[in-house]
Amino acid sequence: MSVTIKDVAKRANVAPSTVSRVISDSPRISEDTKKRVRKIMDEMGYHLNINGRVLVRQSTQTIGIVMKDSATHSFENPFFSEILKGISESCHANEYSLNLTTGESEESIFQDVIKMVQGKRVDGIIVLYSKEDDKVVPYLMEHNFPFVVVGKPLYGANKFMYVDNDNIEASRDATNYLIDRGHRELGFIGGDLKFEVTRDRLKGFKLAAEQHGIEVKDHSIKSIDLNDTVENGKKLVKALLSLSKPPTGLVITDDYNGLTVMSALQEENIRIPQDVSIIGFNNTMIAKLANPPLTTVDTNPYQLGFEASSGLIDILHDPSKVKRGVIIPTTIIERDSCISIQPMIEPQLDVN
Amino acid sequence: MSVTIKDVAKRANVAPSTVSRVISDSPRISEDTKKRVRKIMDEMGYHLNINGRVLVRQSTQTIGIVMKDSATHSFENPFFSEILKGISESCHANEYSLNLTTGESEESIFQDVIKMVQGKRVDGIIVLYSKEDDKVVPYLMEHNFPFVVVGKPLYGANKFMYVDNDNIEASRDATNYLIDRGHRELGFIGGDLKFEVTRDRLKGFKLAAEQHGIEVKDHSIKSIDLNDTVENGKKLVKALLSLSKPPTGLVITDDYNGLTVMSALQEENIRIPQDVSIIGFNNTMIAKLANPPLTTVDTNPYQLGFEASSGLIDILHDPSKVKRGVIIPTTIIERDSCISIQPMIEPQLDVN
DNA sequence: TCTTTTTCTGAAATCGATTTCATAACAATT
DNA sequence: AATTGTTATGAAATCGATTTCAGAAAAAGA
Repeated sequence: MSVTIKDVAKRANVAPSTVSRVISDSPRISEDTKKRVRKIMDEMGYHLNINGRVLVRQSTQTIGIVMKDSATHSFENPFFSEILKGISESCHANEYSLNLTTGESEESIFQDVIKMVQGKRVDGIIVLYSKEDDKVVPYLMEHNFPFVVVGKPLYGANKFMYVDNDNIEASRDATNYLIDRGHRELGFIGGDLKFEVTRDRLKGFKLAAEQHGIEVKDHSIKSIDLNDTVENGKKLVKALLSLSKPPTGLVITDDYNGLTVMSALQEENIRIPQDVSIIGFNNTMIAKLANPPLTTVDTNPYQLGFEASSGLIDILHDPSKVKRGVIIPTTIIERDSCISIQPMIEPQLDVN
Repeated sequence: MSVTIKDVAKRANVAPSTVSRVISDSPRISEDTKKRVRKIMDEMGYHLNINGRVLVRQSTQTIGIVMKDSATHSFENPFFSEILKGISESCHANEYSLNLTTGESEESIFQDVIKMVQGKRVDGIIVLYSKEDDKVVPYLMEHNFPFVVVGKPLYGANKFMYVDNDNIEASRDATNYLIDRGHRELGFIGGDLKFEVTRDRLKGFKLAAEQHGIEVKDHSIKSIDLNDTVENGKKLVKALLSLSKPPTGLVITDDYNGLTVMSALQEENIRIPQDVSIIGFNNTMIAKLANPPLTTVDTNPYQLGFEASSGLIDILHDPSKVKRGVIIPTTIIERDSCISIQPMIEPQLDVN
């Protein structure tokens, strides 16, 4: 058995309460006593058992993380790793621990969340996605459990905190980046449309096209199924290439998908950027290391995570302080996957 | 306040102990009572508070994970994500939770470990590396705390469980792969030599070279500092190219470093595989998505994680069952970053 | 010197479960 | 009918801390 507060108390000839107060450095204990007790704690090799404290304080000082497909798929994408990095760093600074859901299916993740909440395993939760028909957020709201979403709230926008990019704008910028470089045949490749990010980025894409009078046909809007990216990437690329006017510019909502598509294109001997320009999202390390290096929208995933975590911790410390939404700015990082082209000259009637 | 076991007990007209027994489905409670109590638990919305249980059971059902540079750098590398995936899945199957260290420096990670152990926050620990001068493993041994190392033990090999590849063999295979394809000028690029993986892989590399009578000069053995990979990659590549006989085949101990080197080489207009063949390690998704796709040694990181976690959980369930070491097999995954070359013909005296 | 205030510490209750030990009620055995 | 054995449940202690409330001792004020 390890040394407890009582053992220390006995040896120091004080009450357990005194030892407890020494631990939390209460001003109500004299310096003399503190010194004496601390010395004995050292001698006896005393260490606080966190579980005792948790029980009475009703606070675990840990934050739960909910990933979309949890470990199974999320970890594949460096974007999530970056977010986790941000969260981890903020947690560390505030002396919080991290607890990950380990479920694989949507349902088992939901069960993990219930356990976290009802079992009082964590003080608050960060949800790393925003998705249609998702049960997690409604559940957390219903139970009035502190949480922060990384992504755009689908409803109850003013009822909880979220951290997000302005994805519509970001995607519009990305699309304009291609348009400005002469591209008129545009394609959009996104993830599952159930996720709000994908929708927003599609919106931005369409918006930009519209404003420039560019028609975007439905068949140049594709989505990649993350469960089987490589195969899907190939199929999708073939479909895109078989169009009468294949796109010369591709907006792809994630670097990881970007690489998948690049590799499928290259297999078809399509050169990047000479034949097709590509712009990705997130600016993860894979964008930097790709060949050619990928031009991408930096969404600052680290920052997203950091703000989410800090925001949640703020809320935990003072529940009245509810920050509604934090928008992290985005910037386009120019690398080598985009090229300027001569736009096809539209046949024009002589006006004069 | 939430519903406790006492509330349920009162309402059901039984003792708290009975409710507790119903929760753990003890055979000592009659089916009738069980049914009745369960119904009331449902009605009242009772949920087990894990913290109460933790305190008396002295077991948290959670596993702590120690990463080498913790979140800050480890997450950058998909290799760790893969391991985490394996761990996560095994934990889920066994109803364990995961707790990550959040420290950034070696020292603060060590502090995290102390907190985990002494604060009894976790039941066991998985250390994701094996490193010279590391304080974590000795600490865990000294305190007789259950743990598993992913990597090769530096000492006390028979005293704790570890999961590893046979890195010497794996690296020898990789090197032979190049040698078999005619490469005679070989280079080795590894991470920090303080890590046992790097050393082993270097050993294997040297072994293979030796056996084929290939001389390996010290200046074609390099290491990449993970803190600043891109810049270091460039420097290192320049140094390698300026050798009188620059290597035609490169063994690189990690896909991530492999990509870094590839991108530096390509910047110098060195073609892969035509000018330089590269073989990496780990077979993470970035190897698959690289351009050209990277030939690599599959170390089965998922498996490494899964076995580590399952092994630890075994030990937790039955401390006498100490599996010493688990070696996960490796295989070379052939892709497009290696090519056969005509070895330079050594000037030979006519023997006849 | 006596009262009041302040400073420091202790006793005991509490957090929410588990578990040991005891016992009532009933069945089985002789 | 008396004894033994089962079965089902309860009372109370316990895990390791925190915290409220109270009280002793010392300092300050009258």
